[in-house]
Amino acid sequence: MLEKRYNPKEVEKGKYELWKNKGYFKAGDISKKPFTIVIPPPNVTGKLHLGHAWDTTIQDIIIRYKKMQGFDTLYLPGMDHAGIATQAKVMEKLRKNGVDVTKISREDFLKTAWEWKEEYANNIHEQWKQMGLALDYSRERFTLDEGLNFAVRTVFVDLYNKGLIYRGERIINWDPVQKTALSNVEVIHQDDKGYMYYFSYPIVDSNEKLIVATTRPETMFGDVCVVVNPKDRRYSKYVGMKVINPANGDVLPIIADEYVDLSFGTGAMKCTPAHDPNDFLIGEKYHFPKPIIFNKDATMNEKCGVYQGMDRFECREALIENIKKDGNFVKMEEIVHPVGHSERSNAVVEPMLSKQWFVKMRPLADQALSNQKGKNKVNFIPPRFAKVFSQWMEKVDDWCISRQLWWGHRIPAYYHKDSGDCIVSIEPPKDMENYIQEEDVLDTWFSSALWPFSTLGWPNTSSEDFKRYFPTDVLVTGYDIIFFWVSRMIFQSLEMTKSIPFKKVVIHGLVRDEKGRKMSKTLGNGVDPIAVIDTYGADALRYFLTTNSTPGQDMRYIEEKVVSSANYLNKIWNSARYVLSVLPSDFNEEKMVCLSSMDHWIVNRLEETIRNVESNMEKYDFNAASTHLYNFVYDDFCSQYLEMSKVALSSDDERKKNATYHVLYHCLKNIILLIYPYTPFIAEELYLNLPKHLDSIMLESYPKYHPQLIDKEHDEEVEFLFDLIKDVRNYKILNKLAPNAKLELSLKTNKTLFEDFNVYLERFTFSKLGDLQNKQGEIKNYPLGQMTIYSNVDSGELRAKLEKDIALEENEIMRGEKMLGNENFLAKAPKDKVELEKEKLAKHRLVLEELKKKLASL
RNA sequence: GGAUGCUUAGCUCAGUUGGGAGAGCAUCACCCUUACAAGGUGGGGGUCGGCGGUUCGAGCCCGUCAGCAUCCACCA
Repeated sequence: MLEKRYNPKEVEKGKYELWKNKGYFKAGDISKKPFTIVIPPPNVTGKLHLGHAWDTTIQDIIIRYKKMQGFDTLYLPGMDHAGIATQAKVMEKLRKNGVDVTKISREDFLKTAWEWKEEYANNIHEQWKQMGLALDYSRERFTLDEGLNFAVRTVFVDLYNKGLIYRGERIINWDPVQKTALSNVEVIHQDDKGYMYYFSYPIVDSNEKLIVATTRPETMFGDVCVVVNPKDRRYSKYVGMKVINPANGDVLPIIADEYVDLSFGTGAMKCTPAHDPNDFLIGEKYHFPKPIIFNKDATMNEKCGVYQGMDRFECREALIENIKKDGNFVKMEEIVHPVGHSERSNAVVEPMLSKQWFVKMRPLADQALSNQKGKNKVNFIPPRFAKVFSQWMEKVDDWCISRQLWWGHRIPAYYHKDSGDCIVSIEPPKDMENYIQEEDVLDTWFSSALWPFSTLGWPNTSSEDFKRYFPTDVLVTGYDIIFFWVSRMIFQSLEMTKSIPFKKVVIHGLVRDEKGRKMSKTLGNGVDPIAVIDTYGADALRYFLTTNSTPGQDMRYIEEKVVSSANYLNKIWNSARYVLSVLPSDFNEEKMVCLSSMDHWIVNRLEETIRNVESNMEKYDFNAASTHLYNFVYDDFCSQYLEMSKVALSSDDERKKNATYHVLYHCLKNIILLIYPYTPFIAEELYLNLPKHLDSIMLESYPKYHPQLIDKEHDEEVEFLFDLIKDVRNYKILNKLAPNAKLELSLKTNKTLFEDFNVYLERFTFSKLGDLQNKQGEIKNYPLGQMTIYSNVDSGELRAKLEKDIALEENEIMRGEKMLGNENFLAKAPKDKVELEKEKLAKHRLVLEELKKKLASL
């Protein structure tokens, strides 16, 4: 017997272990068609947040749904080593433990990092368990494990040999806190307040000056020239002359290049080739040297004279003061301009010339773009995200993949100790004693990019898993990592496996707080999914997360909605409790026979619901799918059929009762099965309480639409009955009568109503049917007939009510007449529509007549 | 400077080929009716951001304007 109230803690207890131990999460039934989702591997840096909960719940719903549809589903788990983020956290931990991290060896650091990984992996496993994810743990992977490392080396060497990976000196984004290079997507541009400084540069052999503007005066130590536009009449006379750099007295040539924008700043631009990407190009073009002026921590280096050792921003201030003293300061203006920050450390990123490893993107991007135009493209859901992807691919720069870190895949390049020659190979050279391996590791996303195939055994293309489960079917992820991850998986997969990595990408948004703000540590507005589960249960959280937004749209976390999700589950719980309590102890599920009109009606509604749920599940529109089920559960099943069933069950007719048992059971079972992918715990609990069941709901099939079960012959009469009941209830409330007040009714209809129609009507209106021809009453009209409610309400109120109804009817008639009086409408609208409007108009006219008669008789 | 999304009830949001706008929460009235008071029954509340267009008919399609949000972008 079920408890009176749904208790998620009790319901969820032990179920996950059971599923897992029984092997229900394991893929490998080769008699079925495979269906694969790989989890986006979470970072081993901390706890999972609501965004993960949302993401994985969508995946789990799809997996559980597909499994019930008879697929051999593989939901592959794994985690990401998250290079920079994890290294920072491990370093911090070491520092807290009193370790001098500047002296620690690579090996010692890595040992601590692996311990960290174990600890956090455990946390994540616990969270996956609480969320109820149907993950096949026998196939779990880690981006830094042996097999994935082999895949990474294989890809690296292959791309290198094809000329798609190269080592070169270019301007990269330098994070002076983490002391590593970053890729472009790891730099966040935000609008910061700053200043535009104007300095005068004295012209050599002249009394004139050139005024140059800059936002970063400290880079003046790296300047090699001043550039003006050749079309700029203000400055053309100076081209070829020289100026004095007010920062250090260097003599710099004035050159002309089209790049300079006449209208920006003063039209004269200082050029720092080692610390600005555009200046770098000019430096290359005119063969200037490219002096680097920063140390790795963004302090000033030996090229900066007295400023050596100063932090870049201190140097800026000091330098400005000195320029002021020298009389070369012109002015400064406050401006707001985009400044690059490191995604991880938030430090202001310094563009810096550096020797790094790069992936040559153009050929790979073009391949991905042309693939999107073909038949085997990756389908984005919603489709607009395909555009986001292709626009990025169209203008992507080369990808800087080397990182000056320890935690990651070490680049498989080896330098000869004497000659310096570089060998790139999967395995180290045989005479390794003569070589030194590249110190740098790869960008974390380099290994993540291989995830859909490296986890399935690639590069061993004859691996059973790779052959069977690749390409994967669906990838679910947030729009915020399309560039980081989705796009890179696509081009790497196309290049390495000659196939797309997944057929579909289901994109969702971000979870925000109730005010619509992004959840962040600094705001302290993050919500811990485990805390939510603790209070409301995993099912309520899962249901909330997947039924409160449209695909691709952001969502707000609103606790009341989690509460109402839990209330909905309680509703289902209680409806189950009712059904199970009325079923006879020897109930045995058989074919539904001898159905009453009422029984047919609910079965019809259920079939429609199944059809709608199915079609929306196929579109990954979980909000729409669940809304259909919700309406069925509340309005059709609980509010109507379940109440009505009490009539049949209280009769003496065994045939009627038996039909009702079967229909109740049929509906309940289908509700449980339909909602199961969303809320597996409660569904399993209720399922196991059914009189007849398999060992687990996970072994069941998902309900299918069976049009042959539909019989709508008496649906209209059933709806008629509901209308009558509703109107009597409404009448009582309007007339301040108690809900159970006894009234007398009469009913006129020219249709033979289904058996027990009057019994239902009397019972649910607490009223008595009779012939009230000689009494005064309120008349109500319906398509199938007319009801009169005997009334002793005073005539004033009745008159007001009638007048209101008349106004409403007149309004309807006006609308109809206007529409039908429009010749264009008659000519162009579909015939059905015109007929419908004609019928409606006739009906309203009839009703109006009745109402007027009634009013006159008062 | 490009691109995208959003603007619908007091709040948070749905609205699937264009044919009289819905949910949750809130609110009002009545009810502890034997599945559920974290409930039930019934009600109130919306010129669907503004303007213009297409159409017999527009929340939905087109144009335009405004506001909000996000992403991309090297303007010193």
